[in-house]
Amino acid sequence: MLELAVLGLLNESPLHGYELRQRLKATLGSFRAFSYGSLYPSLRRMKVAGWIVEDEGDATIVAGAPPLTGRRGKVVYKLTAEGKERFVDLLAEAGPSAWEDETFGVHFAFFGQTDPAVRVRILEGRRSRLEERREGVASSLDRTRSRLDRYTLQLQEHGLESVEREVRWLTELIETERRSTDRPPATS
Amino acid sequence: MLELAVLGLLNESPLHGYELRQRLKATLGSFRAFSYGSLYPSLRRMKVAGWIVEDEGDATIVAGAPPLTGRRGKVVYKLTAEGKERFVDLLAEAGPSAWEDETFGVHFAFFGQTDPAVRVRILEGRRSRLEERREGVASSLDRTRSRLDRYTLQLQEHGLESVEREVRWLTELIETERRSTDRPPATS
DNA sequence: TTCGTCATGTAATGGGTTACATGATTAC
DNA sequence: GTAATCATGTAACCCATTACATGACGAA
Repeated sequence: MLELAVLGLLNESPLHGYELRQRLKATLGSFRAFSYGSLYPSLRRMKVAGWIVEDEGDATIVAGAPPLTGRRGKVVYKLTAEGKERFVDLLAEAGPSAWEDETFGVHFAFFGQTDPAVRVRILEGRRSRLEERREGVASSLDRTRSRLDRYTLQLQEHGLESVEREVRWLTELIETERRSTDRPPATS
Repeated sequence: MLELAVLGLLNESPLHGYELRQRLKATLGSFRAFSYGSLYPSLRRMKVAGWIVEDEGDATIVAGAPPLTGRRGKVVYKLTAEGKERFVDLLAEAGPSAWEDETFGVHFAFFGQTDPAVRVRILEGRRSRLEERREGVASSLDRTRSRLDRYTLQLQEHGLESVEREVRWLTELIETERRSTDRPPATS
């Protein structure tokens, strides 16, 4: 999750932790926020795994002059070849893990770098996931409507409408995807 | 979270674990689902804390006849006086914890048993929480719109609309609450 | 010189999930 | 008698959060 998001952002440009977190907020918007307490350990793990390295060239030390103390400045990370490979792999897997509530937003955010066929599969997976949920809520609502108090009812109905709204959104996106796949994008 | 939900349901009627989980699904709808792996341990903890007890009277054993083996049947729980007290306390606290994403739905589901003044505070808390988020997303969107690709933009806008929609919903609910508080409910 | 914000990191904790293991009850 | 579903529970793990600790750097 965090891992995919970090790989995705670093794939666009090298960044340091603090910056990464802000980009994360800006990219994922209202969907998810990560704290430093998860970001930094994650970066360490990814570094150990060999997917990212500290980026020299953004000269942390101009000539070794300022900090004789063990260096404490920005640590800019960039993707390694393995990291890019890993990112591509993660983007390519269009399994259920890509359309769950917590993950879908992150996958979607990197659709620009995702294969068109995979995009459609994920959108459809997400949609049928939500349709299942809608059925569950709707039928449970039908069965129990009369016994529910005002507030529980409100909650159910608002939930149902939210799900339906997202289904409509997905349907539009899927149609758009199909149109641009059938006759390839008007790049001519 | 789970705790509040369990107390709330058991406050309505005694239930056993399995039943509890289904009620949880029916009550919280699309907002949250809990697995047995969290439910049963939670029940154990609540029992140890003295908030719930196993309910005899729903005679697990008719006359001690069927299971000489260490008993393995339904375990029906009911609230103790302490449990009710705990529930009332949890319902009364109208702090930030009541209007975060994960918790709000559960609090809302038990609004029928919540003090009207507390209801309004929680609705307002939730609303201003979302308004903050809306501002954050909207301004970040204004600043970065041009640099965002198609998909990131779609995601941001859909997120923004979702937030705005929930704000409108809350505003309606708050108005309804106010109307029925100003001139007390038409129970006459 | 001190305040805000940029910047990195750790430790303790939390609140769940998945997968597994087991057994009772019901319907066919 | 066997499959489905009701029913209870544990162990291992996961993925994050909060709170804390530290320090650099620029602006007032």
